[in-house]
Amino acid sequence: MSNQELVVLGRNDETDACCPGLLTAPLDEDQAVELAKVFKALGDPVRLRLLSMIASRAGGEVCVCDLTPAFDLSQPTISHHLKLLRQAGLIDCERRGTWVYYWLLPEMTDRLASILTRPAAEPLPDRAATATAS
Amino acid sequence: MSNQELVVLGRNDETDACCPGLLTAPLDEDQAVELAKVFKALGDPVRLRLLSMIASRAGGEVCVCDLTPAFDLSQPTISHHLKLLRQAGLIDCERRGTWVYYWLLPEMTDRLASILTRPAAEPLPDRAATATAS
DNA sequence: ATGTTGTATCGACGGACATCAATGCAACCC
DNA sequence: GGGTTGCATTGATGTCCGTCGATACAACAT
Repeated sequence: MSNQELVVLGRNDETDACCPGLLTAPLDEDQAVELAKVFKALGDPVRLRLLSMIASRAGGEVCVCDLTPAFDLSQPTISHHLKLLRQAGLIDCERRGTWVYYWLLPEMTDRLASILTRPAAEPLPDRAATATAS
Repeated sequence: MSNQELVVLGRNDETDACCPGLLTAPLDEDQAVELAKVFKALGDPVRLRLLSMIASRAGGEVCVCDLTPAFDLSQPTISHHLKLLRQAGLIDCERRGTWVYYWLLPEMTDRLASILTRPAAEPLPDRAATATAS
């Protein structure tokens, strides 16, 4: 059911370490290709809402039967979007009896957040702070 | 030069406040549409590398003439990608004499990072305690 | 076994997107 | 002025992607 997910998650603590992240050093092409796949998965309103519904669920899991009726889209379309989110490593799922449940993989969102976070204590001598007097 | 950028940046501290963010409450459709535009802009390896090169630049600015030769792509293509990043509110630019300089708008990346950050100290009673269904 | 319900996959179609060559425009230099 | 360089825009083209109906598959009910 799931065998070709992206390998952008931790594990390879050598190629990109844990937190150099996009804003501090020029991304090499391989890293850019992998990262772009994840961001592309987030680049659709339906998938963003799906992810949000899954992530904000109290129990941590959502049944597909609760997701599908929230959209004006066909059931195959929702299934397609869930598949893309899963291939991006953002969620995972499990069949339990008749129903299939999805949950968030917080490792990926954590990784994206840290990638987008600039180093806190940068000297930052440039233009941005030129007008502040206090 | 720049007049139709997205309005996802702060400013409207009422519609979505400052930090509810994607993982805690179901995104409504309008928010999802706006957010998806930004993530879509990040969903391309070339644009990710461009953004990374711009953001990690010491002086805070990069001349287009330094960006274009770093890719095996035509000059119009690079210009096109820079335009998309700018329309997403991730960067801005200014012409200075013969050359055009681009710089990062950290408000947007900061916003994305906070949106992807889950609340640190959530009680997280999760699945074990929710067995009282019917 | 047969039927029913929940979910995934397939094939097709229309629109969106990445890319290019050609061209336009702005700023410099002679 | 005319020529040159840096960058943006235009128009065209091939590919990708979101969507659907039809269908297949899995689990349960009878």
